[in-house]
Amino acid sequence: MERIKVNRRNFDIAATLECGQVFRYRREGNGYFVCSLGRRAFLYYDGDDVAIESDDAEYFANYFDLAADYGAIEKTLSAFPELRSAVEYGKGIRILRQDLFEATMSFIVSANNNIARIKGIIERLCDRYGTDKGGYRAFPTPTELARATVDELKEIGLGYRAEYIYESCRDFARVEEELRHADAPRAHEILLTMKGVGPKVADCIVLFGLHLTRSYPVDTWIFKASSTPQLDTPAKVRDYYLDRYGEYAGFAQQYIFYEARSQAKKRENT
DNA sequence: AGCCAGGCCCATT
DNA sequence: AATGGGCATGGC
Repeated sequence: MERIKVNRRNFDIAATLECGQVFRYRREGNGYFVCSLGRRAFLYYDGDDVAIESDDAEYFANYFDLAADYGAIEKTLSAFPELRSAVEYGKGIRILRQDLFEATMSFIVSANNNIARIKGIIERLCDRYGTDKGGYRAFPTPTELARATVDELKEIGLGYRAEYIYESCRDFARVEEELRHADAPRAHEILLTMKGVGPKVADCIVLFGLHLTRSYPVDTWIFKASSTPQLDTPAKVRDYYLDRYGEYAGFAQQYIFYEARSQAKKRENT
């Protein structure tokens, strides 16, 4: 077992994991378990630090984007008046460097779906098709997932997305290599050729699976938070903010999403 | 009970 | 290129 420690100043564990970018995490005891591909880490606060325990410290140092200076990113974003409150609210969020295949499948599942249910579906995908790592299961590889029939996928709860997963899983090899060398606009364009991937899901895959931050996923929350009489379609919101935030767009979007969704949940509980 | 969820597909225009 | 209806499932 290896342990990394980083100062907690720029790493809020709960915000990072619960901001909707990732689905394979579970709160337990004084921390969180996180799975990525076939690896698992346990995160908790230890004094002024975040401790990350795993059997592959190097992998998770990259996964949690520890080389990046999120203090500087937040400072840059805070120069935009409309972002100040969201950045303050979501301070310590980090954009994870997730696996491309896992992110692709996960965000196809996410379309017109809610996070609680997405988590359950992905967990069942892993339980059923991923290899046993002793105590947890890896996210299935494309080959493993290709063993699933459409009917089995429906049993897991995928509904009409079962066909999308079935096809895109088989289609992944066609696009993988080019995706890994593409810039954000090109990657977005390639992803749109996959079944079940539209503009929003493509942006999520670009951002979370390729870590290309010139990306601006517009879902219902973002649209509700930022549509105006001028910006009256998701495409217009996307274009406007991609231009405005440039390579910081993906970060900006994540803070806005987290704040908008958290506030809505809070209102429900009162 | 009914609305909604990190939207997309496809037919129509 | 743009628009709109239809859509499995289950959380809340």
